[in-house]
Parts: sequence; C-alpha cells; structure tokens
Amino acid sequence: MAESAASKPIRTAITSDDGIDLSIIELLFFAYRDFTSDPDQILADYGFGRAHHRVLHFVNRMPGLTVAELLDVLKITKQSLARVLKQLIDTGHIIQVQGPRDRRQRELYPTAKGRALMLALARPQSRRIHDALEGASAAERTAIERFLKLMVNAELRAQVDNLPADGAGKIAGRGNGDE
Amino acid sequence: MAESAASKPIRTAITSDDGIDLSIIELLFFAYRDFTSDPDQILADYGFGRAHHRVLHFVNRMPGLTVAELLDVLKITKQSLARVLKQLIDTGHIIQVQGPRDRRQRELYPTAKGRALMLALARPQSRRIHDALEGASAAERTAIERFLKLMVNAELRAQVDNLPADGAGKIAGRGNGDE
DNA sequence: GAAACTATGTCAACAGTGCTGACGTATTTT
DNA sequence: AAAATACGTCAGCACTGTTGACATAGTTTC
Repeated sequence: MAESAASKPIRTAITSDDGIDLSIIELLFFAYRDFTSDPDQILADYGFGRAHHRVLHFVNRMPGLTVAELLDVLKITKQSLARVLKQLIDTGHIIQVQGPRDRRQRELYPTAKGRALMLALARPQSRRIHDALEGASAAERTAIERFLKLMVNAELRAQVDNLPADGAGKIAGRGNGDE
Repeated sequence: MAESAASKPIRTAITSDDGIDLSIIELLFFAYRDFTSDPDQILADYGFGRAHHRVLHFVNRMPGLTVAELLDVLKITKQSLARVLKQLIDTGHIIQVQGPRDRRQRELYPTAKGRALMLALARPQSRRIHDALEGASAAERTAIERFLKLMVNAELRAQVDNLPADGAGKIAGRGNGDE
C-alpha cells in the first residue's frame, strides 16, 4: 500500500495560513461547476454541449460577428469551432450570411430558434445569479462585478466591455442596423 | 449561404433589457477561463490536466480523505477518478494508506512532492485573486465570498464550509491528529 | 493582371476528461 | 454463511480541445 516505502504521507491540511487564498479558489470551482450545470441539463436534450452554448451565447450577443471574431472571443481554434458551429447551423439555430464588404467573411446570426434556445439557457443562470445577489446592495453588486472583471486577463478586459450593455451600441467598429 | 431560405437572421443583440443578467454570466465565463489558465500551463509540464489539479488540491486540503469522500467532493465517477488518481500515485504526488478502522478504505495523503506541486498551482491563482481584490474593502470581500457561496447548490454549501479554514478543525466527523 | 495574402472550410489524428456498464476482490456487516 | 460495501479495473463511448495539412474563394498588392 505504501506507508513504508518512499516519501511519507503529509497529514496536515493546507490552510489559509499558508498565504494562499484557498476559500475563493475553492468557491470559484464549486460556484462555476454548479453555475454551468443548469444549462448543461437543457443542452443534453438537444445533444449539445457546453461549447454549443458558448457559441450560441455570443452569436446572440454580437449578431453578425464573423467567424474570426468569434474565434477571438472564445479563444479556441477554428477546427474546434467548426464541429460545433456546423451542428448549430444544421439544426437551424444559427445562420451564416455572406459579409457585405468582404465576401469571404461569414457573418453569424441567430435564428428565432437560436434566440429562444439562448434565452432558455441563460434564464436559469440568471436566476441563480439573481438569487445569489439577494440582499446585496448596489455597491456590493458593483464590487462583485469589479472583482470578476479584474480576474480576467488584462488584455481581454476591453473585449468584455465591448459587449452591448443595455440596448446601447454594438461592437466597436461595426454598425448594426436592424431590419 | 442562407438569407433566402428558412428562418431569417435576427440582427438585434440581446441586452440586459431582456431581463437576463448577461454581464455576470459573461464575467464568470471569462474570469473562470483565465483563472484556470495559470495552473493549466504548469500542469502541462507534468503531463497533467485540470482533473489532476482538482484531485491534488483536495487531497492537500483534506489529507486522509477516502476515495469515496473525494468522489463526493468532486462529483465524478470512480472510473473518471481512477485514471487521474493512478497517475498521481505513480508519480509520487499522492500516497494511499489503508484505512485504520475499515481496511477496505484507502486514505489519500499528499507527499512532500504533491504538497509542493499543489502550492505551485495555487500560487498564481491566489495572486490573481489578490490582485483582483486590490482596493476592495473587507466588507466588499465578504460580499464577494458570500455571492460565490450562494452560487453553489444549496445542498453542497455545507461541504464548502467543512473545509479547514485557518488551522482550525478538520472535516466533520473525522479526527486529524498530526504526527 | 499575376502574385501574395486572408477568411473560411475540412480531413485526419490525437489528448484529456467525463460517462455507463460490467465484473473482481477484499473486508465488514448482518 | 450471505449480503453489503469500498475499491479497482476493463471496455467502450461522447464531448471538446489541440496540431498539422491542404483546398477554395475573394481581396490586396505590386
């Protein structure tokens, strides 16, 4: 079994005394796991996974973004995206439109079906967040958002800011006239 | 390409107006992705993945926990754990000790090597957290922890609390006299 | 206008991590 | 002695990520 051989078992638990912020490390793990479990269950009904969710989410958030832009947001390779995107297109959740300026580009848009699924996936997550924020003051909520944003790599924080907030503008540099 | 066929592209972005808390949903995605990228890079040097990290983390946090207890914390199957745990044992990061009361059980302990790796993985994460909390008041920090804890499924919150805090007690129900 | 570059798609192979189902062995409980 | 438990293990599968290579349009550059 061991015990006799090689290096001996360390029987003391690591605690915050060791200068590591264990509580938030662990809370992030548990919180994120449960946070993603809500949509995961719905996705299973469609034969989709978490990757589909991400694509669907950002296409709904930034309609008309190109494949390259989507890759840049998700930070995955085009081969990884291809499988997932193809399924979303084949199932009618996303539509590709040839880019108006540059015809090599494929602008990605959600369909009504894709919009509905995105909302269905976001709702339980939003509800969980809402419940977790119950009793929190506006200032506390701000502090939480600030913390999370600072957890993102500095180079990418601008990307987070460029997401449409409240019916405001679109992604920097691209117009978005609705039809 | 589409455009002509079937359902039409929706060109309006979803915004917070739709009653969904998009900002925190997205912040959690980006924050967690970058939060895990630090250890991922180190793990690659060892041929390990994120699953190894989790096992190593909780074995260091709860030394002497049994396989069943570890499965309960991670919420994965024993077959998933087996692969990863075997590698950590074979590489001398974790040691199994036969349970004293019940000899069917295998108590898991980190070795000095396993402890060192766990700390090396936790350090960049802790630093990121520390930096993100810079300028936050004690009250704000409390609000952040509270929020994260409430994001965890209610049934599992007790588990989070049972982790050793500051050199205090061990997991409920098991003594932990150090040698 | 030809050459070079760019945006996208696709084929193939592989790695990591999760799952289910089945079976074996040691040990404890009943 | 029989049943239940803790753990290990074999086999196969799914999802999502990776590299590398190559093809095809379309755009830019000289």
